[in-house]
Amino acid sequence: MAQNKTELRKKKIIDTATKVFAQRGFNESTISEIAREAKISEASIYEYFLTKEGLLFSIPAASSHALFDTMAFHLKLIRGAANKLRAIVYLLMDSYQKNPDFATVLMLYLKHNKRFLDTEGHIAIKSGIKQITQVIDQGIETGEFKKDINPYLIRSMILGTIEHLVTNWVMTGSPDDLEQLVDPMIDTIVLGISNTDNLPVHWSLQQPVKQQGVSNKTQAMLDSKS
Amino acid sequence: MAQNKTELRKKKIIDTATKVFAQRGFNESTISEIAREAKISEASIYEYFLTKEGLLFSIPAASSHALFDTMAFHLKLIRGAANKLRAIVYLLMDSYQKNPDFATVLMLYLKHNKRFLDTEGHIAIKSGIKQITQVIDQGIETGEFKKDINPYLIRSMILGTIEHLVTNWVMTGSPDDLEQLVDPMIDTIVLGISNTDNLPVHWSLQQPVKQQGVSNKTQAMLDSKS
Amino acid sequence: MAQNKTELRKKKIIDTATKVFAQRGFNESTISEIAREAKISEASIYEYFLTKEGLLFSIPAASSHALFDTMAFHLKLIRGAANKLRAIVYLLMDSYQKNPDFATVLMLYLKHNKRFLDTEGHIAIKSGIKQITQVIDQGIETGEFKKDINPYLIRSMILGTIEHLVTNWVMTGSPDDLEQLVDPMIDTIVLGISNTDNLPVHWSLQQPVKQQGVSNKTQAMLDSKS
Amino acid sequence: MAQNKTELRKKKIIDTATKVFAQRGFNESTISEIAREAKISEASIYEYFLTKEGLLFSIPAASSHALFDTMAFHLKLIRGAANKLRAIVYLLMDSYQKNPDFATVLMLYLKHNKRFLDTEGHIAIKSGIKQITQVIDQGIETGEFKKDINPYLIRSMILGTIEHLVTNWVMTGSPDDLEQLVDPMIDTIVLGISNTDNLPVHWSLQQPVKQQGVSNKTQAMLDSKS
DNA sequence: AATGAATGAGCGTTCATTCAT
DNA sequence: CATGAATGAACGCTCATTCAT
Repeated sequence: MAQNKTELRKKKIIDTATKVFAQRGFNESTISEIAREAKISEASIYEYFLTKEGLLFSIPAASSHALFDTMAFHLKLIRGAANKLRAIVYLLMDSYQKNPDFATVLMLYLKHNKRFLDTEGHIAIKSGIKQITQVIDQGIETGEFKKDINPYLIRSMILGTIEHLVTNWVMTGSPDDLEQLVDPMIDTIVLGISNTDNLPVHWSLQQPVKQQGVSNKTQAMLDSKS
Repeated sequence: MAQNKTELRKKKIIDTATKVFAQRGFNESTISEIAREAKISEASIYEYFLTKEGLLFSIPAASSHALFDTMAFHLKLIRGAANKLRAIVYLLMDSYQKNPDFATVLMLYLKHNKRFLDTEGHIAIKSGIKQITQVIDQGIETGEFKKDINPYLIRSMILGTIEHLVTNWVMTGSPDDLEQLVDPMIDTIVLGISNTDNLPVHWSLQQPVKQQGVSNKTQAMLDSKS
Repeated sequence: MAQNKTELRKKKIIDTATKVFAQRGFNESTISEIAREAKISEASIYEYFLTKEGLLFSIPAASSHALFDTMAFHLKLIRGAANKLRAIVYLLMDSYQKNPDFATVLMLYLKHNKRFLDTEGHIAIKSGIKQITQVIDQGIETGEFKKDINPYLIRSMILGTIEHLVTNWVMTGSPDDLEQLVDPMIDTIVLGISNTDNLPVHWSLQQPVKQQGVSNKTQAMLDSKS
Repeated sequence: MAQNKTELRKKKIIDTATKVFAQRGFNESTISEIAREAKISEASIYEYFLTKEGLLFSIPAASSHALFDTMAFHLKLIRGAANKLRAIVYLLMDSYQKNPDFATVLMLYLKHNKRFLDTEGHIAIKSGIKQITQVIDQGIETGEFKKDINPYLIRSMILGTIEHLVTNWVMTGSPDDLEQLVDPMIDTIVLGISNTDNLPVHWSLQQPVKQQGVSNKTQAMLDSKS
C-alpha cells in the first residue's frame, strides 16, 4: 500500500496503459499516447518497462495477485465445493465488471497471446486458476461431485463461460449485468456434476430454481470483501 | 466447387494467409510473406482484398458458410434438443480439429477484434450461432429443457467452453483430442438444464455416465458428413 | 473534322483526361479514374498514349493548333500592331474562359513542367507565341512602337499578365470575367510602348480612357470568329 | 539570427529540401534523398514536418517574411509610387536571382498548388503582395497615377511579368540577367498608368528611356539592404 | 483493336526504442 | 532519475504499366 515515488510512477503508467489499450486497442495504441496521457515522457516508460509488449504483460500482475489473494481468503470461509465455485465465479465477474478496462485488456489482448504464456503475469493467473481445480478436486474427494467428471473440462467450462460473457460484454456492452448470470451458470454446472448418490434429490434438482435466494446467499458470502 | 481461375487465386490467397497468420500471428505476418508463399504478387493480393485486415476478415466467410450449412442439414436428421446440441458441438470441434490454422486465426485474431463485428464473415458466424439458440429454444418448448433456463447463458456456456478449449489447444497443443471432451461437456450441460418433471430419473441422471455409448452414437450421427 | 472511330476514342480520352486533371490535379488523378470516366479500359489508353505524362502533354496539341490558326487568320484582317495585340490577348482570354478545364491544365500542369518543353504540344504553343513577337516587331518597324523597347520583355509582360490572371481565375474563381480586363491591360501596355513622335498626343494619352469604345471595337474585330 | 540546435536542423532540412526539389522536381524528389543530403534521418524530417507536402509549403515562410520586411523598410525611404514600384520589383527580382533554388520551388511547385493557398507561407506572400496594391492606391490618391486604372490589374501585370520572367529563367536559364529588365518593365507600366495632367510631358515620356541612370538610382536606393 | 488481369517498383509514413544530457 | 531529441527498421499500399487473350 505504502508506495514510494517510483512505484507510484510505475502504477500511473500501468493504469494509463490499461485505459489506453482498452480504448484504442493494443496495436493501435502508441507509447507516445500513453506517455502523453500519463504526463510522463516516453523515455521514462522505458525506464520501467523493456518493451511495449512488456508493459502490456505487466498489467495483470499487480491486480491479479490481489484478486487471487482475496479469493483464497474467501474460500477458507466457505463450506462446500459448489459454494466455493460460486464464490470464485462471483469474485471474478465482480472484478471484471468493476474494472472494465482491465477486463478488456485481459480478454482481448492478453489471453490469446502466445508470448504472454511465459510471463510472470500469466503465472499469477495460472496460480489463481489452480484454485478452481483444487475446489473441483475437493468436491470429488468429499463426494459432493461425481467421481467420473473431468476436472479440467469443468474448469474449462467455468473459465470459458466467464471469458465468453466478459468478452462479449467488453466488445458489445451487453449484457449490462454480468453478475446476475453467475448463479444460473453455477447452478447448471453444479447440477450437471453433482453426485446424486448422497444428495437428497429435492436439493439438487429444485433448489437452483429459487435463484433469488441463492443470489442473496452469494452476496452474503462476499459482503466481507473490501 | 467449380471455380474459375480468379476464384482459385482468391482461395489460394485466403488459404495461404490462414496458414501464415496462424503460424506467425497476424501482426507479425506481412503481405510480402503471404505473397511469397502463395507465389502471387503483393499487388495482386490488393486486387482481391482492400487491406491486410480485410484479408483477415475474409477468411471465415467461405468455410463458415459450408460448416453451418452442414450443421443445418444434420440438425434436420436428429431428434431431441440434447442430441442436436451434441451434434453442433461435435461438428464445431471436428471442424476446428481438422483445420487447426483456421481455428487459430478464428480464436486468436478474429474473435476479440471489434472491427470484425461488422463484417460479412461475422454475420455468417452469427447466423450459425443462431442455430444453437434455436435448438435450446426448441428444447424448452418441447419440455425437454427446463422452462426457466436462460438460453443466452446456455449458448454462452457452450460457445465459451468450445472457445476456451480450442484456444488452449491452438496455443499450447493440449489436449490432443478435443472431440473426446464433447460428450462429457454436453452431458454436464444437458443434465444441468434438463427438465426432470417429465423425464425418468434414471435417464437424466445415469444415462450420461455411459459416455462411450453416447460418443459412438454421436459418431454415427455424423458419419454421413461429406 | 471528319474523324474515324480511332480518332474519336483518342479525343474522348484527351477530353476526359483534361477534365479529370483539371478537377483532381495531375498527380492526384489516376489512369484508372480517366479510364472509368471515359468508359474505356486502362489498357486502351496505353494504346493511344505511351505514358500518363505523355497523355498530359498531348492535351494542348489539337486545341492549340486550332486557336493559333484562328489567331493568324484574324491578324491578317486587322490593321495596326496595337489592335493586333488586343486581338491576340482577347482571343487567348476568350479561349481560356470558354475552356476552363483546358486553361487549368495548361496553367497548372503544363507550363512549369520542364519536360513539356521538348514536346510537340509546346512547339505548337511556341509558334503561336511567336505571333506576338512578330506583331511587336512589326509595330517597331512601322514606327507605331518605340524603337528602344525590348520585344521579349513586352511579350513577357503580355503573356505573364495573361498567365497570372488566368491562373488566379482557375485557382480561386476570381475575377469572374477575364475579358473585361483585356482592354485596360492592352491600353496600359500600348500607352507605355507607343511612339510619341509620330502620334498625336491626344490619341496616345486620352483615347484609351474611352475604354468602352475600344471594347466595342475589339468585339467587332472578333465577331467573325466561329 | 541566434538559433538553437533545433532551429538549425529545421533550417538545414528546409534548405536541403529547397535544393533537392529545385533540382529534381517535387514529385521526383524523395524524402529519403533529402534525408541523405541533409545527413539527417528520414524519421527526423517527420519530427519537424508532418508530410512531404508540408515540408514544401514550409519553404517560403521564413525567407518571405524577411524579404517583405526588407521591402516594407525600403518603401518608407522612397518617395513616389513609381519609384516604390520599381524598388519592389527590383527587390523581388534580386531575391529570386540570388536564390535560384528558392525561385524554382516557388514558381514551379508552390504557386499553382491549390492546397498551398490555405498555408501560412501563402499568407505571408499575400501580405507582401498587398504592399504592391497599397503603393498603387497611394499613387492614385496622390494623383501620380491615373484615377481610372484598375489596381488589381496593374498588380497582376507586375506580378505576372515577374512570374513569367522568373519561371522562364528557372526553366531555361535565359535571360541571364533578370534585373536589367526591371527598369524597362516598370517604365512601360508607369508610362501606361501615369497621370499626364500634372506631369511635364518630357518626364513621363522621355525620362524612362535613360535606363542606365534609373537603374543606378534603383541600385542606390537599395544599397542599404543588408 | 480492345481489355481483364497481373505486377514491379517504389515511397511516404509510423513508432518502438535508444541515447546524450 | 528523467527526458527531449533522434532514428533504424519496417510495411502497407498505390498505380503506372504490361501482357495474354
